[in-house]
Amino acid sequence: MTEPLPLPIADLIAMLLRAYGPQHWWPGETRLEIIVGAVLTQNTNWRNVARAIDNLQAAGLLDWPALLAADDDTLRECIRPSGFYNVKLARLRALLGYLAPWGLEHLRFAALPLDALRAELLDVHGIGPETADSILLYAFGRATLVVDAYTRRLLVRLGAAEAQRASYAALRARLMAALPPDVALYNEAHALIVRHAKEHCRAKPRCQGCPLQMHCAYAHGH
DNA sequence: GGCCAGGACACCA
DNA sequence: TGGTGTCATGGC
Repeated sequence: MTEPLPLPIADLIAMLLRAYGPQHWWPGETRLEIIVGAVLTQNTNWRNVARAIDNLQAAGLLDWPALLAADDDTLRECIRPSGFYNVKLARLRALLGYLAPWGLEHLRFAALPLDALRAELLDVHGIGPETADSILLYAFGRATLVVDAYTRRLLVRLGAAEAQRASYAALRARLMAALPPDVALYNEAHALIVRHAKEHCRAKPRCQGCPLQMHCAYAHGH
């Protein structure tokens, strides 16, 4: 992914920060909720994920021992609104199984080198790069960047058409090379991209009031 | 009523 | 490596 952008990525993030302000974005109230949400949101509208999270909360399952002890039928019914509930149940089980020997608060998750911990997560069935990076950044506070559909869409809008097909690894490497490895910055950067893309880079974009309009290839195309 | 939404994996060439 | 089918719900 070397296609030039109309402005450096660091400047892009700075522009979004000026336009929207700090997001203090955290896709969940607790570490466990963030981890569960990261799996449930795979290719799924967050609104549906929120319904599933609410169900888990109401069932008392956003609790580490309770979640580990929950039976399949109960879990399946709770996460049903998030779709793909059979595969997500299996993926959630696999992830919990990986975390269970240590527990969520173990120092290991802060001490292990990022690449080593990331590799472990990627070895868990159903945990791909985006889910792994979401968990690392938002649940464990590790300095890794999340690349998602919003990120790709924004880069395409800015003229980097190949971002649509570029590999996850290539996009992540490019973004991380452009931004210093700071957890708070990476957290804000992805939050701002999501905020911006949701408001302006949908399938039918809303270009009115878009803070990046002057740099947007799509805006100039219509 | 069709399209879309914050992926990952199996399978194939 | 890269393309395709599969998994499923709910809002617009």
